[in-house]
Amino acid sequence: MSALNPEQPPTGPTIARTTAAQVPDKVSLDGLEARWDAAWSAQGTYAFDRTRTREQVFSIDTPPPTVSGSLHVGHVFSYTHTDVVARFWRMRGLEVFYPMGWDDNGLPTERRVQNYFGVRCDPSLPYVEGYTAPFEGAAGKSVRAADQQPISRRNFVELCMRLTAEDEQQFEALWRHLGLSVDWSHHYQTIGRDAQTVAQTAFVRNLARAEAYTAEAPGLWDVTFQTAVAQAELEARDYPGAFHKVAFHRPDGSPVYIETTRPELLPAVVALIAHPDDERYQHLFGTTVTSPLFGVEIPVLAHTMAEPEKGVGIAMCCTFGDLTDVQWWRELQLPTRSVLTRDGRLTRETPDWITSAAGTALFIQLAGKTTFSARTIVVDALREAGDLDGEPVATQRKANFYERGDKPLEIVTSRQWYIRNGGRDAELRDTLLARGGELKFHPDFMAVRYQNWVGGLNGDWLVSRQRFFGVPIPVWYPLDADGEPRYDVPIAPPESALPIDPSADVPAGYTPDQRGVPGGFMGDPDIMDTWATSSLTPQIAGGWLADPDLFARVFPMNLRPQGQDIIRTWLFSTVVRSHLEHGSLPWSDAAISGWILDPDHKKMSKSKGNVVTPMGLLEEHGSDALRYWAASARLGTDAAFEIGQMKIGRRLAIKVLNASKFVLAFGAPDERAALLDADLVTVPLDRAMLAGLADVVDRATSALEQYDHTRALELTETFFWAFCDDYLELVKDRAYAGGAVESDVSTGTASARAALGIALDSLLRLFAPVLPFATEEVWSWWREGSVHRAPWPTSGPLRAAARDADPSVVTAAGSALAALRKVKSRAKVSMRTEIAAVTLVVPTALGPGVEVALDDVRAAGRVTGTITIETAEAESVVARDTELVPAEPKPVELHI
RNA sequence: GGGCCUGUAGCUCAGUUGGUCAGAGCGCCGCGCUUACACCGCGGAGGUCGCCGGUUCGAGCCCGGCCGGGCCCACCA
Repeated sequence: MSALNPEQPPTGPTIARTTAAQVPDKVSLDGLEARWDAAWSAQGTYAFDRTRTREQVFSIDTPPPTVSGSLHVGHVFSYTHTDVVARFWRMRGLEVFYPMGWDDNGLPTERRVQNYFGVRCDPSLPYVEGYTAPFEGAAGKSVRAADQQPISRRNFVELCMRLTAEDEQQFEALWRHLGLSVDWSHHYQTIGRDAQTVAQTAFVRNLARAEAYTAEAPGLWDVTFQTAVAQAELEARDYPGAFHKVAFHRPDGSPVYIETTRPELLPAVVALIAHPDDERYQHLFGTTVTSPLFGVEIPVLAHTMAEPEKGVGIAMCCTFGDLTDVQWWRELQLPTRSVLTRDGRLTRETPDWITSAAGTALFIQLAGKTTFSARTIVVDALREAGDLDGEPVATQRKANFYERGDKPLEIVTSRQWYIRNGGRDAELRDTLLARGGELKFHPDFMAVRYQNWVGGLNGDWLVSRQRFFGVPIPVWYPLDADGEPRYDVPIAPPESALPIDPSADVPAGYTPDQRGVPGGFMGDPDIMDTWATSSLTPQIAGGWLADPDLFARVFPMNLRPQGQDIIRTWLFSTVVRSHLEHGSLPWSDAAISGWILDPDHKKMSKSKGNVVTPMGLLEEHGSDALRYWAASARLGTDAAFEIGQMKIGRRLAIKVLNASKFVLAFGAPDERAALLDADLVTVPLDRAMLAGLADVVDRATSALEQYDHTRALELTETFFWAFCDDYLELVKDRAYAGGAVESDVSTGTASARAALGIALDSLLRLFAPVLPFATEEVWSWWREGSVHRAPWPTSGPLRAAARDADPSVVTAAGSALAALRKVKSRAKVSMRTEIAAVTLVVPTALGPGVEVALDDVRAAGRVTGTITIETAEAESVVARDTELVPAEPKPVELHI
């Protein structure tokens, strides 16, 4: 195949002794991040080569982090996963398209700006040139909401832009420090002009194809932010409430009891509803009752959604207390009697369906009250009227909240824009389910979340928001002779005019003075939901409109990395947009990262206040160390925040530096004359080591191809530690023998040196995606260019040098060495202590390996006398009858 | 109520199609300054693989049930 497996150039571990490597006397991780970030930047190491064709490109739809504060270690975690993937495929020879974006539009930024500058947006105000905010920074936080200075939308947006620009600089600095191999010339903002153009163009096309539509309907509404909220942004939370048993009255005065947690909605009641099969209420169906206090006559109806087990089995249907009410209202064609307004208070005017004197008098008390105080008033009145049976019974119920809000959502009728997503159309839903089925999730079980969500949609995608800092809905409405907007014939701008702001720009055929006057026009006042823009990140990043040539080279993209919590939002909405616009998936693969849990196993999030900011960690432990920690966790699995794991990563990175220093002390192999150097590897132990490494290369490569970076790292790391602890020790003497003059050394010495160089070359490449700084540092000691643009290692050249050797020879020799070490450790003597004589009891299977590497075992174990070998059935080598040579007394250093 | 994930040494986790699978690292204990590394090295102790059944010659690994942890959806009378 294939796009992802281009032919590798015939390079590999290559070696020819030349000059000495430029190895520092003292190696260190300190300062590598700043040095290499600058070098990569200057050399364009990660610059995307846009001359490549789609088949030669690996494109990544980067998650744009929300710019409303600071990044935390969870970001470091998941973004490292992506970077490992990017680096792997880059080394595999694909040109990696890896842009970075900032999600800076939307509510989080609005709130941050309000708190930072002590202002709030009032779209009715005019723009002020050269505006200066009353506060800045911490001072703005102390300003009460009521005292925030009202400013125009344009001034507000300017402040948003200013603050996000500052945040984004800090974000970029952090990502650079972490070593993300992003091409920083390709970055975008979701509030940026390009993003607005893309978002509005896509919307206008959705509109033209009737995929977007406007409708007035009851919907979930956040009374704090005073905006409509989409299904995907809901969060069910526990909320205290109370059941109130309330009496309605039949014409003869007899009571019919219902239970409700929302007694303040009694003035909005439109029916009582019970299950059609519920025998208790058969005699009531078709009759009417009157509501207590307000005396409104309402029907008793049957509907299968009523559950006999709940409460007393008969419910009061209000417009609107919950989504079931909406369904009853729609299906039973009930009247609309809304009493809740958009600010969460009861309407100020007494509704016309309340006609009784007592009802009117009571409603005047309720007018303008919040639901909470209205409830108290209604309950007191019910109690007084004798229509409250018993006292309210406290209960803990689930209520829907906007995920960023802190008051339960109400249901308010409003006009909104929707994009069809299968929520009301079985055929489209099945199509989108099938689209999701084409997507390769990593790990694969995450696909279930997509299927569950799409299968459970109960409405189309609500995209309009009554907010300020976002992409405007790009339409106007004609005003009729009465000045009323004609929502059925929205005026869309031509694509060439985009982006537009309908509150400032004027539609074709109108003049500015016709705004807001009968026969004129009005702009849609709303903005698009954040997801309506970020669902287009592949198009924004890939240059869909601005750079079609680029777009053709990167789209559909290869990879969407993201968190599991936004499969229902970001992932799904992106699939929807791509399906509607391009008839394809936006990417072939989705890599889903888990969460970071704090040491108490709680999800780490800003709202919980348990976040750890990354820069301090990066500076203390080093970027490679944090990357190691992140790369140690599998995709889709939550991971603990563990300092210990970072320390291990740091140790590994330092080990890479030191082991490399050792290997390169024997001369700097260069990339020429590969065959010649491979031929130098003649000693069985050396060949066995390379054979083992070849296996590691194959398995690690396969793991990375399957998005299993954890296994690749583990395989490489395990090999590397054995390489350091056993192989290096075994060949150390042989490698040192004969001095530095290359031509004079024995074949054994030449073999060790060649094998060490070959192994180091492959090991550095294997580690490069996870430890970009340490590996690049070493690479710079002996090679031209960047390790991150070097080809990914292949096993072929290693096997050629290994000549079919058996990797277990290294294991056998290592086991023999361990046995000798154990003797010394037990005797509490230095590892340098010489052994005059020893018998090694060797497992049958390891016998040949020990025999063939005996000289190296002898040297590494400091055995000066005879080694007797016996075979036995066992798992590892055991040393016995050992004669240790007593150490000579240490010379005492005299300090004068 | 439906669904997904998960429960292996004190801690964090590997254990790929059931047959040396009882592992690694950290931590802990002991030892050692060995011309790559004391930001190090060497050695050691530690677990009836959540529980109960079943399939099998054989099960952390497969099946059923139970218990515990996490998450998503539904449930707002």
